[in-house]
Amino acid sequence: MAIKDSNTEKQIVEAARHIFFKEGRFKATTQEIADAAGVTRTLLNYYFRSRDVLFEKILQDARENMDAKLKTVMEGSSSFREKIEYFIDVFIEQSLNLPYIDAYMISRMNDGILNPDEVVDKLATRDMHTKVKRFLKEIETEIEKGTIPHMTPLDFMVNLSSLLAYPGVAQPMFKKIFQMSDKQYRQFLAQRKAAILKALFK
Amino acid sequence: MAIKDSNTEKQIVEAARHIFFKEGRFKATTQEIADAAGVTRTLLNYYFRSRDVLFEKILQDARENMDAKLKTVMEGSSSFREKIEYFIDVFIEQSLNLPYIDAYMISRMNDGILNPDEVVDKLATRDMHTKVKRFLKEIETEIEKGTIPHMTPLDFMVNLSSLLAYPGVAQPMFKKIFQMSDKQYRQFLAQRKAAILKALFK
DNA sequence: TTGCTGTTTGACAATAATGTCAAACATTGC
DNA sequence: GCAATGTTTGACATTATTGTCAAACAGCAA
Repeated sequence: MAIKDSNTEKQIVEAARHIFFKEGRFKATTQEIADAAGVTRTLLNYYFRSRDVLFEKILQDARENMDAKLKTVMEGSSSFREKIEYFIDVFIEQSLNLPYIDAYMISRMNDGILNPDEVVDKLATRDMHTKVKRFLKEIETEIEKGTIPHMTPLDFMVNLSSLLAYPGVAQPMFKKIFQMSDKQYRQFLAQRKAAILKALFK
Repeated sequence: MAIKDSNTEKQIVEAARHIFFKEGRFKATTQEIADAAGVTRTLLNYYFRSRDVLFEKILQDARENMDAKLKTVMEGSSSFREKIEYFIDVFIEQSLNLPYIDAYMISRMNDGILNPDEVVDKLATRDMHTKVKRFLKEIETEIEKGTIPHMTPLDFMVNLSSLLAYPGVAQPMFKKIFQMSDKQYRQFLAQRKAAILKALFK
């Protein structure tokens, strides 16, 4: 059999990942992706059945990558605060590396192309619900201990998510409002950890 | 001349507003909008030149509405904390009334249909930049006073925006994760004010 | 060389959505 | 009634994009 000597497939994946999740151009056509990869459009259909399948692959890769990073520490025996700090670190890193992943999920959920169930299934691990419940319990304990302000565990979790995700999601807007360059905004994101912690803990 | 006795135009606007910003189905076709309004598709083009123009109108209405509400108090002489509280109130009300407006801006920014400049121009008032600067100054004063945690004014502003906008933007996701009905989520949003304040102030 | 398998190409078909247009219709003023 | 103006309709043209397919091509094995 003829060996696949050229790395066409990888070139396509890389180009797509870059365009979609680094540049945030979700509407990019298969033609644009093919051009960026330096191949003909038909090859996208040859290696992946459709545009959607290509997406799936990239998305799954990103999710698995993040999952792996989080799993180790989240289930470890470190303190609540340590866990949150690590969580923030991982999330900020993701925001810097693939800034538009979250924005994509949001967009697609609202487009109706993916319904929320599918989105959640895609970005969540199987046993998400039990994990969420366990996490909410932990938060409750912390509130009793007095390390975080008194509020419902749900509010705390939503606050945490918001503080982490929105600066990435609304990146283009903030850049314009604050008249920041790409580089400046990345620096801004990179230093947010302290401000996030101050918003979360007493 | 024949008087426009039927309110076709209004019906279209209402249907579009509902589908786009209450249901969040941004991809809805002109046909769907026409159906919802109970008119033929061609009438969308008759009353508004194109689908985009229709969007513009609705978006502008929403913006002007919110602007009006904010302007009065923001420029008044109330305290910083009072201003923020009012800001939160208005924003939450908007989240309940037209929950998908922000998600739309985000989506469209990233779709590349609107570039960030246009988006910001659309949702911002003319003199936004001076207002932003004035607001950042106010934040700085508050930090010196010690009413809010020590961080850059930018961080504070981004925290504020995130805590307000993200729960609306990511609404479909949160509903699924927390297994909440529409009504339950609305109730959750309605009670968030205290939790937001606790995250912002010392 | 010949044949096999995987790869690449260009042309084509299918689909989905938007916007246009001429003609039909309705309402009002005269 | 009948012009005149605004409204509504259905058919059509246009455009953009995706996916398919048969044929050409390249490398390896016998």
